[in-house]
Order: sequence, then structure tokens, then C-alpha cells
Amino acid sequence: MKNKIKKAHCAVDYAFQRIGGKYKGRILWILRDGFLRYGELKRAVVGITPKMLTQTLKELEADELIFRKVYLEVPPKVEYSLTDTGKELIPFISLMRTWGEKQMSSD
Amino acid sequence: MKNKIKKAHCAVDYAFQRIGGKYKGRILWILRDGFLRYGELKRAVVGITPKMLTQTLKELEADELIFRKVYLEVPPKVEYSLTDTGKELIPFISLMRTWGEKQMSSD
DNA sequence: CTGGATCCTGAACGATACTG
DNA sequence: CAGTATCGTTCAGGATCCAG
Repeated sequence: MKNKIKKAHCAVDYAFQRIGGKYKGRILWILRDGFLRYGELKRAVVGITPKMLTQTLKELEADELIFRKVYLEVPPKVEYSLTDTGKELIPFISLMRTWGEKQMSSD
Repeated sequence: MKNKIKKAHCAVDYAFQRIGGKYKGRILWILRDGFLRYGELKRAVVGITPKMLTQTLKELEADELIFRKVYLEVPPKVEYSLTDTGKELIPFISLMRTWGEKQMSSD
């Protein structure tokens, strides 16, 4: 682990700290099948500010959930994708979505 | 839904708001098989203060993820358990745990 | 025993402008 | 295009004491 996990009392606690936060779940889900550039992510994650996007991407990268590939071109190009560890989370985020959709429709 | 969900951009977002927070995952997991009293929960969720325990339990109850049963006795007795909706989350929290344990051991 | 009431701090998040 | 920098705000969470 690269990020500072404050103090996990158990595995559930630990996991939530790594994918908690306002945007991490959404970003991981958006990246589930493919490579996206910074600008594409910015459009996909509606409402996020550049600061939060950068910050969140850095944390996810430090946690080794996403991979950041820089192309040395002009204009600059950077692509983000899931690491294997990140991909392991997709089934579970998928479960979350299913549950969330069901709940939302029953309000 | 009874609780105030600020604004969910998608189902993932929505789900995270409902089981996010510092203790919700742990509490749901602890309640996975059985009824626990307030004091038992307080001991089980190491480090939680009475205020946070009460607050979290109220949110979970308002979200209909847990059920609160009051026994009219002296001294007071209150038992908490999962609702059906709450139980639906257990498989997924279980996935989280598995993933979290694997990650923790590979640091 | 099961909480409620208060006060407070820090971290997360947001708005806006700027840069290589 | 892909970010930084700076400043401001909000709110979850914590400490402590009190109550039915």
C-alpha cells in the first residue's frame, strides 16, 4: 500500500477506506472497460472539479487500483486504466449498482 | 428512502452514500447473523463513541437497513438486527472483506 | 442500560484562476 | 491537454458530560 490508511480495525474498514470518498466508486466503474484520457474522465464524472479529479486519480494510482500512462506528445496525452487489483473490484461495484438501482426505484 | 441523499449521480454514488461512513460497513457486518444489544455493539465496534454509535444506528434504521426492537423493561433493552434490505448487502460486504484481507496481507 | 446534548476540530470537498 | 495553486466552506466525526 502506498496511501496512508488511517487505521483499519478490520478488512471491511480497510476496504472502505480505499474505495470510499465521493468519486472513487464512480471512476472505477467508468474505467471498467477501457482506457480513458483525463478530459474524457472529466466529462464522464459529471460535476467533478479538476482539483478533485486529479486528487482522486492520484490516490487511486497510489493505491495501485488504476494505472496512469503518459504519452510524450504535444499536445499532452494521458490515459488511465484499471490495474488487476482494480479490476477485482468491478464485480463488487457491479453488485453495488444493482442494489442501488433497486433501492432508488423503490423510493 | 428516509435519509437525505445529497444528490446521487448514479447508482454507485447512491449506494456508497448509504453504506459509506466510518462505521456502517462494520456494523452491518457485525449484525450479519443475529440480534445485538446496544452495549454489545458498543463493545464489538472497537473505538466508537456512544454518540457515533447512536447516530450511525439511527441512519441505518432510517435507511431501513437495520431494525430496532425496544423491550419495555427496566433496565432498558434494545436489540438491533438486519432488515431484508440490509441482508442483501452482506454478500457484497463479504466480497469487500475478502478483497480487503488479501490487500492488507500483500502490503 | 441506552442513549441525548454541546461544543469543537480536522479533513474532505468546492470555486476559481492560473500554467507547462 | 492535463493538470496546479490558493483560498474558502461544509460536515463527519470526536470529547465530554448529562439523562430517563
